[in-house]
Amino acid sequence: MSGSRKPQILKGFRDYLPEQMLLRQEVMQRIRRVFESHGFEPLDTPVLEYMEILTGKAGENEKLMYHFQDAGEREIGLRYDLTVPLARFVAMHQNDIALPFKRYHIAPVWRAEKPQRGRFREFWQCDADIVGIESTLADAEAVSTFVDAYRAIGLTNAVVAINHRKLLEALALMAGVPGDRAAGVFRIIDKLDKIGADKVRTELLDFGASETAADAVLRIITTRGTNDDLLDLAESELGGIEQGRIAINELRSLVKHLQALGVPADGYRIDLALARGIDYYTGPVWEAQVEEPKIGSVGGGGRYDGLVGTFLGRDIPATGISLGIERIVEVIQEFDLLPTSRSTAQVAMVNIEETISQAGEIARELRAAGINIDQSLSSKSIGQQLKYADRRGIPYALIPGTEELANNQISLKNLSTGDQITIDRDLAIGKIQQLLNDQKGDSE
RNA sequence: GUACCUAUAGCUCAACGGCAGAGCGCUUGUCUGUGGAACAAGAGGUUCCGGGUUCGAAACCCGGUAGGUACCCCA
Repeated sequence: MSGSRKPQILKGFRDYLPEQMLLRQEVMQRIRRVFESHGFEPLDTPVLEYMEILTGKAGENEKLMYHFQDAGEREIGLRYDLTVPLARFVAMHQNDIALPFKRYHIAPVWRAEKPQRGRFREFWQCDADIVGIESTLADAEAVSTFVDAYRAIGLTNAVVAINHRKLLEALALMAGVPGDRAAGVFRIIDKLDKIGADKVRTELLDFGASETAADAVLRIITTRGTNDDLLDLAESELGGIEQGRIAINELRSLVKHLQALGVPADGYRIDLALARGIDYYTGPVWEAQVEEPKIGSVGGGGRYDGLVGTFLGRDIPATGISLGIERIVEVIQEFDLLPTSRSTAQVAMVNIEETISQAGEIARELRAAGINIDQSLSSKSIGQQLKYADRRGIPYALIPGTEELANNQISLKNLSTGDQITIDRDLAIGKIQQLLNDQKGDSE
C-alpha cells in the first residue's frame, strides 16, 4: 500500500451526505405526491441520448451539453433537461400511450456551466408534463400542479410569474427587431428586475430599437398592476400585432382556467417582462420565483407545441413544469422551511452483551410494527452508546437491562430530554408508536 | 467562456518575511447500568498542488487545481 490515488470529484458535481439525502428525499417525495395527486404517471428515460436528439431545438444551450463519442464512435450526450427526452419518448411510443399523456419524471440532468450558488453541473429536476392538449386548460393544470408543489414543500412565498412567448415576439416586432434576432430582445427584457429600466432601455437602443420603440416596450414591461390591468395595457399596446392578440387571448383564458381550478390568486401573477431562455417554448411560459435568497428561479416551464413534431413530423401539443431540487433545497435550508430528521432510525437499541438475544427479538418485533430501529453494534459503555445515538439524531433509545428483562420490561429513553421510563415489553411497541406520532404532530 | 476574491487542525478562523496557534469538536479519565455540564489530560498539520524570489516563505511572485462572487446563461 505505497502510493494512493487522490480522492476527488468533478467540478460542479457533489456527494450527498446522509443528512442532505434525507432532506432531498423528503422534498422529492412531497413533490411526487403532488404530481400523483394531479394524476401524473411516473416515467424514466436513459441519461444518455444520441447527440442529435438533444440538439434539435437547443439553440445556444447546445454548448453547455456534455458531449462525447462512445467506443463505437457514436455521438453521445448527457441529457440537458427532461423535456427533450420526453418529446423523443412520445414520438417513439405513440402506440403505447393514450393522449393526453400525463407523466412526471424526477431525475438528474447535466449542464457544463460554471458552478455558483444554486448552480451545479449535475442537478435534479422534477418535471410534470401534459402531452396532447392544445387548450390553455392544460397550461392551467400544469401551473396548478406547480403552485401546489411549492406549497407542499414549504416554499409558500414562491410566486409563479406568467408570460407568453408570442407576447414577447410582439414586443420584439414593436421594437423593430426581426424574428431571427428576437431572442436577443427577450434576454434584454428578462433582465429588467436585475439591471433596472434605464439599462434595459440602453441595451434595447444598442440592439437596434428606436427611441420611441424602446420607450413603448418599457412602458409595457415596467407597469405594475393587477393581472387584468396588465393584460388590458398589453392589449391596447400590442393588440394590433397578431402575435400580441393571440398571446393576450391565451393569457386571459389561462387566468380564467386558473381561477376555475381554484389556484390561489397569490400563487401566480402576470409578468410581461418574463422571458425564459429555452428556444422550444411556443406559448405561455412561467417561472417560479423567490425573493430570497438571490438564486434566480426555482423552477420553470411552458408550452412547447413544436418539440414532439421535430421527432414525429406532425406536431403534438405539450405543456409542463420543471422544479429544480438544488435551488429548492437551498431556499429550504436558508429559512429552515421543512422539519427534517437527521437519521432514518427512530429508536436505538443499546447493546448489552448479556441480553443481546432478547434485545434482538424485541428489535425484530419493532421492525415488524414499522418502527425503524438501529441495533447498536458497540461494545462501549451504555453512556457512550447513548451519546452516539443522540449525535446521530436518533430520538429514542431502548436499554435492554438485565433487571428490566427479568421482569419482562425494558427501559425507553428520550434522548433529547433525557426522560426515561421502564415499561412492559408487550406495551413497548404501542408506547413508541404513540410517542413518534406525537412528535410528528409537533413538528408540522 | 470572461473578470474578481479566497484556500492554514474535523469546523470557524488567527499568526509583521523569523519556533504554526485559539475556540469549538474529537479521544481518554474523574463516572462498576445511562450521553449532554464541569474539570483534567491527550490526539490531530505536505499551511491546496507545482515552481520561483529570499539567509529564511503559511505570508511575496508565476502557473495549476478547487471553492465563492459578478457577467453570460440558467433549475
